[in-house]
Amino acid sequence: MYTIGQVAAMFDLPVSTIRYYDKAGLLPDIQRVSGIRQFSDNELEALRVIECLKKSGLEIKAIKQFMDWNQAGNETFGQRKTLFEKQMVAVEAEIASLEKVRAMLRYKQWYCTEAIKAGNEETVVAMVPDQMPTDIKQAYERSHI
Amino acid sequence: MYTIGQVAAMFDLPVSTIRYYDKAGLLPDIQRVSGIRQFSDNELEALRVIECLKKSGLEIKAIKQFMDWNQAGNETFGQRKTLFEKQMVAVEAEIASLEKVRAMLRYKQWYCTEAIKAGNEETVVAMVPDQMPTDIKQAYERSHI
DNA sequence: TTAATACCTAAACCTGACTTTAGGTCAAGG
DNA sequence: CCTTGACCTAAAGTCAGGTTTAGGTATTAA
Repeated sequence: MYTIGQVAAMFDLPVSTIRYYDKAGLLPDIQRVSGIRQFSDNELEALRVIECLKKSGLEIKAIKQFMDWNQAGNETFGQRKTLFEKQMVAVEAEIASLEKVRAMLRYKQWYCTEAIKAGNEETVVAMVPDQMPTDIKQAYERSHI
Repeated sequence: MYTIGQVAAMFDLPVSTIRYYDKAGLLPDIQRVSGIRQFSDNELEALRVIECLKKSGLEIKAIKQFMDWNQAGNETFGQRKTLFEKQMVAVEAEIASLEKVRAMLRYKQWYCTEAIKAGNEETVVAMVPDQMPTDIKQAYERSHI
């Protein structure tokens, strides 16, 4: 059993954020002893799932919905599974999108490096896209389609 | 040359968002003909960079700063390059983080599937972590460290 | 000629996710 | 005893990033 302060340190979250999650219904099973929250393994796993679902793009109220399904028991495993599948698709799309962003940054980095070398931009502009190194050309194409 | 409506369609952005970006100073070179914005290749590339920097985690005012560097000319290629490098690091961290999220979702998906098969949760809980398939065990470990 | 459509501005409004504030309880140490 | 620190609540405040509204101009199609 942990206090809110200990959990805040573990997850590197402000105490106020954890209270906010609790108030939003994201920690439905949490016990209290004379008003003070007692965090068990159950709550630690809940916080892990909250962070995961949040990063996958879900908003707080959708996470609350998920917690309601958790509370409801065996009947809702289908819905929970569907949610995880949906968020999996979202996360893979997000990763793909960030890989495109990475390609653009790679191209832009090269561009700046060349402009610094040349002392001007025109020389570099003249190299785009046919006189670019192969890897940069690929990055350029990935980010400009 | 394109109108704001055409550009909005190209980038799948609301017209109001593009006006908001312009007002924030993110399209410093944009020309107007009797008050109406004229989007050239220059602005299309600016919008591509805006989307890229936004997705990399930069806020609007930092993008505005970047556009100021663009305006300033050759002196600022160093700063721009440094920014691209910083955002590259941020994007790679974000991808790594999303890969962890993906692992958690994978584990949770398996968990729900098994719970549906078994008709109860206890059977599945008893399998964690030693009786899980290898790939799920790996996903579990990636998401629980 | 008038009606629809696309453009424009300034300013108010909205939303989500926190964060801060103000006021209070309780246990331990000096 | 009293002060420090960790906990608590309700409610107000904040911030980014838009979006909506209200009011106006200009061109085109019927």
